[in-house]
Amino acid sequence: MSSLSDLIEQYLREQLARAESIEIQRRQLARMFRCVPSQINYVLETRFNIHRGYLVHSRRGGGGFIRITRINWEPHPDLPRRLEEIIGGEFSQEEMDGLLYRLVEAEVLSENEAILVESVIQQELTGVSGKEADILRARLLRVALLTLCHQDYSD
Amino acid sequence: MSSLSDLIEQYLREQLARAESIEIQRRQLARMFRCVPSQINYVLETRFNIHRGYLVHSRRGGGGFIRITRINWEPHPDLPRRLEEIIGGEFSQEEMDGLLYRLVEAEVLSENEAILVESVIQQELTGVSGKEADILRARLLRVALLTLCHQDYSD
DNA sequence: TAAATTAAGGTCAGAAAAGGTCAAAAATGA
DNA sequence: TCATTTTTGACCTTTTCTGACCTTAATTTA
Repeated sequence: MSSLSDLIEQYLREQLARAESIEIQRRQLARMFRCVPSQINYVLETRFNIHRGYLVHSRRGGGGFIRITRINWEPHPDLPRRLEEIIGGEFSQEEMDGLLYRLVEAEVLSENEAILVESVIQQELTGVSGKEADILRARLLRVALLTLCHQDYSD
Repeated sequence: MSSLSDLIEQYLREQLARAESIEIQRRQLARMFRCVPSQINYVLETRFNIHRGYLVHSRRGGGGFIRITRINWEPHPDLPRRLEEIIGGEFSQEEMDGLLYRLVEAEVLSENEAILVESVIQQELTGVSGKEADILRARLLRVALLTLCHQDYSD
């Protein structure tokens, strides 16, 4: 139990409990835990990804940093993970209709939002068909739903 | 955060918050921040370019100056259509950063929304590069922004 | 007035300072 | 055992910063 990754995760969570967003320096954090810098990336990838409700943003070069932002997914905490599981790499028109219907039923989306997502994606898919369309649809739907489901309570 | 470039950017933005256009002297600004003059050019190129909504005009020789002008985002009645025009068929990472920056400036998006959009799209683009990435980025960004922008009109 | 001088700003390549990627090795646990 | 997770390190990319050298415009001087 409690590998180094767990300890780093715990440390970052403590920081994030006090602020919605924190900024770290990869090198410095790595020194602090006496590990190689890429270990920090591993922790970020496995513990602070979008499924778990975190956004990671970074900048290289002098004055570089890594910013971790906690997202408020309050109403449906595991929605992002489930969406990715459900949508996967390809998604047909019928599957999308079914999913949007269910999301409206579950009151995750309003009917207007579902209609909007449908029409915007439809528009974007004009001229594309077959497997290519299914791949593109999966990507577009993921982006649309993740964007919509972000409850922005801040500011 | 806060590299020297960030500090210079911050200083100039404060000036530009009070006036639509400002004039600076490269040498004097460089002395003020204890850096080499070309550092000022770097800040102008990376932070005050056209994508971010600024125009830079300069004159050499005695009495030379650099003028930075903020281009105001006209509150266009039909933002969605406008976005489609701006984004077009391909959109680079740099262009996206600039557009998101401007949308936050114009208070069309909150900072969190911009971070979310960028992060989700970045996630979706892993493994894709070059022209293919620019095409896909344009599509994803359109869907994300149109989805967000229409949200206000529903219910 | 033409040339020389001075006073700006511009360009570009390279060094420095971050963070990123990926695959292999090591550890873990079912 | 053997599949999964963690850890490591070699190598890569991006961003910032610096300095040498270039161009342009105004001013001074012959």
